Amino acid sequence: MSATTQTRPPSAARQRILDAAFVLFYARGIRAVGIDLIIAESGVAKATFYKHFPAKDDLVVAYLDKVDAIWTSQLKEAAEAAGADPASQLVGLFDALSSACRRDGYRGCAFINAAAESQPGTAVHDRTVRHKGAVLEWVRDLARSAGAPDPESLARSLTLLLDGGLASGALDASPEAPAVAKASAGALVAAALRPTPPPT
Amino acid sequence: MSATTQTRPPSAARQRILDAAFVLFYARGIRAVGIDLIIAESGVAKATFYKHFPAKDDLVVAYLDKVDAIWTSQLKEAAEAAGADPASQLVGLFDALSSACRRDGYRGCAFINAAAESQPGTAVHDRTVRHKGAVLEWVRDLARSAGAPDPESLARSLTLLLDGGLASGALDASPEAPAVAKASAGALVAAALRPTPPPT
DNA sequence: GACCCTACAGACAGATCTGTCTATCTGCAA
DNA sequence: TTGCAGATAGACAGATCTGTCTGTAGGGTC
Repeated sequence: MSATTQTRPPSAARQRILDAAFVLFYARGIRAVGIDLIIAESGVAKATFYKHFPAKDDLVVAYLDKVDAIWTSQLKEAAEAAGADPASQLVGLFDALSSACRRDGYRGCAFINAAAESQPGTAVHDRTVRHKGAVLEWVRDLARSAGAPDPESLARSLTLLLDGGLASGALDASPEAPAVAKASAGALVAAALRPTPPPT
Repeated sequence: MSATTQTRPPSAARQRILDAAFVLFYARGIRAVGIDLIIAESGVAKATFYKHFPAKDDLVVAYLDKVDAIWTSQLKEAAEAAGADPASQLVGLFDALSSACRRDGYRGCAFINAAAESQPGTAVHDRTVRHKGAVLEWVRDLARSAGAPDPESLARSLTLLLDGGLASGALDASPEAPAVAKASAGALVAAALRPTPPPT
């Protein structure tokens, strides 16, 4: 953690392993992809693999780290593209969902999928929980900036919509789902920011 | 399909297999549970197992059939408990989500989880798609009965919320998520049924 | 009793998966 | 030159998983 600790150049081999895992784990599922396949696909020796990732789960966590970085940045980009108004950003972030669902080979949320294949208490499962918590926190901050009286609830309902879109986008693949999610988000944001909550 | 076709008594052995699979598949995931474990847990001979389920996937589909029957009836019960008004039923069905998330050992939606472990085009994956389609259709009919101008969109946004609650309930396990989902559903139903759609 | 259906018990084959280990090659720096 | 770090290649052990097969036992019915 200091300057004496060599800042290792990320090692081409390690990068190739991670790239192969990124594609294979997402496309086929974690348990369905064996170490041998990753090794073959990345053109790396087995010893090299286990040098960088002492166990398969270490690679899975690294894979989730990578997905987290990419997905988080896409969310933030989509939000910022909606302008400076936090309320608009809360709705605009759903454009990231549309893009994701449109992508070829879309197979749902990598974190929800990983959680489905792991047990609570494991490092992999913990990583998925941490990711969802971070997204929720980010949305909550946006909701607070937008002046929502109850940022927590608004953030939670929006992430619920987002997760629903991510999860079901893999199942029915109907292109209108993300648009409906965005429209619903707009309605929820408007309702939450409306000065007087409607009775009944 | 006729009276001549014997209506087989469901066979105690088959039932035990299915019961064991129901518990094990949901709790640990499909790929993580081997045939040997199911056999041991259900106290059945291997030959008996393969007589009833020629391949593991056949058991997985039967497992999903069972989950479908249970979950569908819970949804309908919750909806009917909200009274005769379709609009109330659209919101009331979210009580099934609360009950599900509260259940011990809750691990998310069995269908989303199964989809995460299967490939598009397989019988297992098709079964999950069929389930989600059936739920969507049921909600759409309710929305139509409630007089929604666009039943399809309302149904989709509600199932998005539902799926989000099911998926993320397994991750953060925060007890307020189902309540937020229900409240959001109420807001969306109210907005959809409001005679004059708000400008802006 | 003879027959048959269902189930039990468990060995077995063949594949696959994780992780270890040995041996070799290459490039760089002292 | 010598030494070392990182990589390659691939055999190997040990576990596990799916599916097949043989053999046996009980419980009905003709």
